Amino acid sequence: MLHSLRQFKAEIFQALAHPTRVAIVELLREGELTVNQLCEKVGVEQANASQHLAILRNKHMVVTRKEGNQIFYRLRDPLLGEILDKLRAYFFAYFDEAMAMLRAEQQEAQS
Amino acid sequence: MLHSLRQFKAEIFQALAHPTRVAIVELLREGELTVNQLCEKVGVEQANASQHLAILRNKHMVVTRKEGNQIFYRLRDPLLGEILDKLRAYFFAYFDEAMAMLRAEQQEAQS
DNA sequence: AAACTATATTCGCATAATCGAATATAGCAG
DNA sequence: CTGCTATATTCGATTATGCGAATATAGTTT
Repeated sequence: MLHSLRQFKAEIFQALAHPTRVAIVELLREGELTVNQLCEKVGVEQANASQHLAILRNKHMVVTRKEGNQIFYRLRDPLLGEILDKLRAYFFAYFDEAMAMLRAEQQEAQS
Repeated sequence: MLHSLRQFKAEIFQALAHPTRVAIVELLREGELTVNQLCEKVGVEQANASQHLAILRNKHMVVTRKEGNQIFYRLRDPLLGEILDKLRAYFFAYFDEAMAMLRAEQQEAQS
């Protein structure tokens, strides 16, 4: 049970462990969107968005509704969005350090 | 800014995206622990624990205190633990489905 | 200094994640 | 049925992650 819970948490975190998927979840907090709308707003190729959506879908973090030939995505539970708020607060609580961290990683990514 | 924030969130999630690291964070909510204590409680090799701790340390999610020849780890901010509570609630809100998800993944991992 | 304990780092390998390109499916319009 | 649009899946190459084993560092004890 304990292990299942930890495994579950880790998998949800893994699903959120990409800026594109964070963006998708953020956008879906406002209401449902089609794949195309998500592509535009996030600024990513259709195929790529679809792959990221598949990851969120497989974890049941988003649910879909089909209307005509398009598919609307929405967040399964607002709780998932609230987690982002927590991290937002955390980010600003340690703002300078957090920014420094991101810059440092960019540095070493280039070198 | 928006992108930095998303990048930051994704990196924190990535750092939490492993059951061992989830376990470490859970344990540190209760107070500081040495590496050895963490190894025992989590049930993992010393070198492995050290690698996971390095990941949390690099993201400044844990901080350390040296005393003699041992090092105590503690959580940087209780907010990180609260995120786990959110996911705990989420897990139980969809318990049957969540368990089914874990089982399904175990299946396909073996086959 | 030598031996011992606690912790960290490096290395090599196996597995998984990401992306763009190409292809597939499904609904709709003519 | 044909073509068109929306979405999903597969493929192949590249990069990242996780592990155990070995090695390194730092503090402690003798």
